Amino acid sequence: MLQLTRDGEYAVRALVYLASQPDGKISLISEISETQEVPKSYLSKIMQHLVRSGLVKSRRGAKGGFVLARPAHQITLRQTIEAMEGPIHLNVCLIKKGECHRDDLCPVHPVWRDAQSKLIEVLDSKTMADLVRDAEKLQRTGNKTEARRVEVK
Amino acid sequence: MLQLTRDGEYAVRALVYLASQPDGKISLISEISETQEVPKSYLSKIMQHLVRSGLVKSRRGAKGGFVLARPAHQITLRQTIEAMEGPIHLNVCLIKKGECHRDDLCPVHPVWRDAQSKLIEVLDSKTMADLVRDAEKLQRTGNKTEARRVEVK
DNA sequence: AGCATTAAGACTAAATTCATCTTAATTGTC
DNA sequence: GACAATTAAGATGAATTTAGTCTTAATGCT
Repeated sequence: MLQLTRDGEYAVRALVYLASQPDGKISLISEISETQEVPKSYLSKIMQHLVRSGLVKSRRGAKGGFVLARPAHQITLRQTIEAMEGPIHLNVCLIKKGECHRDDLCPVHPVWRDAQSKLIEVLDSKTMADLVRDAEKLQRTGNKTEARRVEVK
Repeated sequence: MLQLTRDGEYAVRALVYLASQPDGKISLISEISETQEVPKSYLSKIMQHLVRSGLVKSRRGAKGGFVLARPAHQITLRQTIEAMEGPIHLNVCLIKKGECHRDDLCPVHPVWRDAQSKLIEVLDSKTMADLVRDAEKLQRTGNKTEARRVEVK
């Protein structure tokens, strides 16, 4: 299906949370789980994955926890999603040259390539730092929807 | 996963094939299956689905088969894909207002909305008639890539 | 009547999704 | 050094989706 998995969604939530914390602050699984509404033991596996893919650093033992592995403005939405789901390919024919041997004659292939690059462009253009800033803005305007915000004020 | 299912891919192949046939020509499952490289009995289920969603008309019995239900330029890629997979929602939070109660405070939501509308725009802009024309062009240039075709002509 | 063909849907195997649970390993603190 | 807190690792499992096959019924031509 053309839909993000829970893995991807939860990873984004976790990273946005980490990015919103003061510099150097270590966050716990339970803390992220509660604020971001992600099942705790599921989140644990996701964090593991994010550590292995180099977006997050963990420390074991008492006073352990998780921190971003690099500044929030150097982590994009795309990187986060691909850390969980692997490279984005909107259709199997885009996985690699030759994956689909109808490639050269298939008129649909270029359309998928176009769609995919537009999607990726959007996901590349948002960093965790951007998202934290956006979240703060949303909070200041007090839970109004975008549309209403425009009309009312 | 952010990936088209086989259902969607095969439906597109079938419709492109039907669109490429002379006006009024009735096509058989076996014919579509062989030229488009789709398992025959699987294709049968897909055609059923396309009939029910109104993109294709079928006739039973001897001399029966399938025809487009309307002109090829009135069937878009998006319609074809949504006929098989249902409405496109890149993330569950886009299914409907209120699906995700974090909506108003979630900074990621607008990004998904943006990405989705760009994807849909691409899929809306290609009709089966366009694709048949593109396929003919590809065949004339003898398996060259798009990029090269642009240079040459 | 008989044959060709689609319609409908039951059935299945494999993969993916979305988790939970248990146990081991690690580390700071007392 | 013992202990408590915490993450790491991975086994396990239920539900759903995916991808496909197969069978039987219905239909329409000849």
